[in-house]
Amino acid sequence: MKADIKGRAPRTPAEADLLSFCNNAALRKAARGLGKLYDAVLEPSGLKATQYSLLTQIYDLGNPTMAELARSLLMDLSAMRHSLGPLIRDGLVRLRVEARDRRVKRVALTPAGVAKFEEAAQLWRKAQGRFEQAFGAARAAKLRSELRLLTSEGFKDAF
Amino acid sequence: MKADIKGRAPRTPAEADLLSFCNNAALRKAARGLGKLYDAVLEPSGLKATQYSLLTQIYDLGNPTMAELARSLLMDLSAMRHSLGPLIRDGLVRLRVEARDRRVKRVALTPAGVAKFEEAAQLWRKAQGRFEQAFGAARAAKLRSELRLLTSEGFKDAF
DNA sequence: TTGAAATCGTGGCATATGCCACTAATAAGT
DNA sequence: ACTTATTAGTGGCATATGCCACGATTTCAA
Repeated sequence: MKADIKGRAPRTPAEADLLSFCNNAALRKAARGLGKLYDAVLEPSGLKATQYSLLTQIYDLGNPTMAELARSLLMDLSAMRHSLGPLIRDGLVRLRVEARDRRVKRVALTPAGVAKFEEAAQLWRKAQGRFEQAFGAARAAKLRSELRLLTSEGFKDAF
Repeated sequence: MKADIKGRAPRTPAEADLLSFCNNAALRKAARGLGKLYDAVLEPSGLKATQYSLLTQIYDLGNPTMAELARSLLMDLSAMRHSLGPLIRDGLVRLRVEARDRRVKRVALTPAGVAKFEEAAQLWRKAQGRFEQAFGAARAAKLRSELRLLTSEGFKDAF
């Protein structure tokens, strides 16, 4: 465990765990971990949690343009497009050029997409429930609130 | 803005923003957003925040095996190996087979890797400082503490 | 009206991350 | 010692995400 053959001296307790102080690393690590848990619960639907999030946001926004969808997810337009790929390929999502401005494409769920979304939503509720159970509902709400602040324009500007 | 041409009816306030209730989606979104901020600050070093995290953890653990490193980051062994690729290619990290157990490979920073780590650490401190400034130091510590809980074995079991 | 500027989406390339199948090597059990 | 786990890493494939250059369109301005 403490190997360190030919390596640096072992960390002293005081300087131990440098990375645990990094807000960014902590966030990513938590996201990786929680992602796996949600993914496992959603698995029967064949959707990854990220894909479920995409479907949810499309459903929620109604009929967003690609740019609107990307902005709402704080995601790069190109990245979002790439992620949409598998969903389009599998017939869950469809793109339509807007007639009045042919630069624009609107994203919509297909009927199959709506069905898959509703199927996955059941599983999502289960995962979400387990989270609230394990972490505490109020505590979870507080956490989401803090995270929401991190993604706000105001925070970005203050940073 | 409210387009919704041929789309679903607009969300009522009550059901608005479905996704903001998803703990997992909130976490990923925040991670994306914060990642971009840290990345921007680290940019002069040529390292992404994720790569800086990897170097930090290698430095911190001293001379970990690949499996130890992956476990400590709650990361898939294979994923970590892939991420190590660019760092190895750029001569910052090196792998060595362990003589006593030739299945094992130990990960170590090269001298160039140590130098790059120290260079990036300066920038990281700047980013971290900005975060603490914008978010509040105590609040940040609390957030990290909550995130740490999420990544604990106990939470995974309770989930 | 016509050419510059801004907007939207696409494609290519690169890293981040995960899963699975497979090989190598060591540890356990009989 | 042999057979059977178990453990460590590798490689391939797939999705997640981002950046940049580019092409299509629309808007603005001279």
